[in-house]
Amino acid sequence: MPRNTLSAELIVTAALGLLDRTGIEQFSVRALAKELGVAPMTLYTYFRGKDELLDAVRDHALAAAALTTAYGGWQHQVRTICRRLRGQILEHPCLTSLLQQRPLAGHESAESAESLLRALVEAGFDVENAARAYTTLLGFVVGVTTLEVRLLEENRDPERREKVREIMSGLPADRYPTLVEHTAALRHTVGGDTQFEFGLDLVIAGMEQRLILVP
Amino acid sequence: MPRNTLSAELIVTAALGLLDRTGIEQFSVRALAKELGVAPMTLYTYFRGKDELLDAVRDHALAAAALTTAYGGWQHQVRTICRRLRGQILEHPCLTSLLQQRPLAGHESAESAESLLRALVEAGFDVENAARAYTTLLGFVVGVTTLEVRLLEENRDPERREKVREIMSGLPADRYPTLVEHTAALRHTVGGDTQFEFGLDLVIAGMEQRLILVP
DNA sequence: TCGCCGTTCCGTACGGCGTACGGTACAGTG
DNA sequence: CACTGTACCGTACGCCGTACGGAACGGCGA
Repeated sequence: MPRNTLSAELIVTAALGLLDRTGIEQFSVRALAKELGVAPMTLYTYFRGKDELLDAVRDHALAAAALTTAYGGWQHQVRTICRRLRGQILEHPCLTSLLQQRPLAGHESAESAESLLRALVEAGFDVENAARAYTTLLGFVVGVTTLEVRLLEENRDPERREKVREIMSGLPADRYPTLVEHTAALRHTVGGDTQFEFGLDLVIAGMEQRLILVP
Repeated sequence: MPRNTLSAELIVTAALGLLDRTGIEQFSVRALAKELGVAPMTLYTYFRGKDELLDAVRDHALAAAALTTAYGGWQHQVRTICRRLRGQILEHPCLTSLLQQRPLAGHESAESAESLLRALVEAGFDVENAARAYTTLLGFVVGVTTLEVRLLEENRDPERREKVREIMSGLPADRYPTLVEHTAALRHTVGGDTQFEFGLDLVIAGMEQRLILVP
């Protein structure tokens, strides 16, 4: 058997691909090893355990969202960074699961965090409010994009799709008139760039106003 | 052995408690059965499988966030509903995991969704934009509250806490000046009512402005 | 060249998981 | 009292993560 054909980076890349294809529920060290044509325990030469491997995958996938620089006024910078983060999550849907159980911290996300915070300070937020605005943006981006990814998955699987349609159409119109009326809109407008930009506009407009009111 | 001491509701309640205590990773049908003093397979009399059980838990936990009515102007209504959703997630942290992999749909969340949508329509949004505003709010609330829950967990576990502190203090100050300066603020202000209200203010202020601009 | 050693890879094994299947024993009906 | 449906359970199978000890290879000093 050949030697030294493996590396931590190669394993992480393969894991990222497998995770994106199968979802985190189905992902297993054994499956990854099989994909790499290697015995399961071999992977433990490079990682202490599954958790450490998943952390590495998250870092790897997130690193690609780092910027060289964001240009323009602070609003434009904030938009750019948020769009990049969302783009990376859409490209690697497994990031929704990885981010949600592994608090992002450390080098991999430092580049984005630095840029985003700098833009907010430049906008005029003091230390405390910049941190709050940062958290708000991060929560918004991850939250909305997660909804988006779930909806995409749902629409891909015909069985799940039918099940949801069934539940929706089973709602009593007299009890939930607004909801029933908006069902189609909710299923069609959620997801997509327009939805995301709508929300981003709201948050940034809110920031602008707050900066005027509380200078 | 006694009979008929079990019920779907009892199982769901116990599962919710166990999930909150141990987290979704550690949760297992076998552990739940042990807690209920029953053989694992017994639970399959009430649920088709683990997935169906978890769906029921999500529905149960979410149902408690439903309102009778939200009063006041649309802003106040929106605030009330969002606060309730956040409150319920904080009370049952496992909801972060459950919501993220199981798209919420159906009766359990219909009450909240109806109220929230009605408030948005009342505010003046047309069908399409009400749906977008709804998604924005939902994503924001779930996203930010998830960050909050993770931070709380992290602060509870001394080992994890130390690890994060280590990573943070290891960041080169010349490369990430803004981030390093804000480290303390990020760890202290994230989470808590003030953080949440800050973000909610931003989003709602953004909505108000948009309604003025696009009537 | 040979012997040694660190690294890489693997076979086996253990305990735990979800759950299919085939029971068993009770409650309620006739 | 027999009969039937339901609630419960014991066993077993195929997965999982991974601890452990060993094998094979590359490189290095002698």
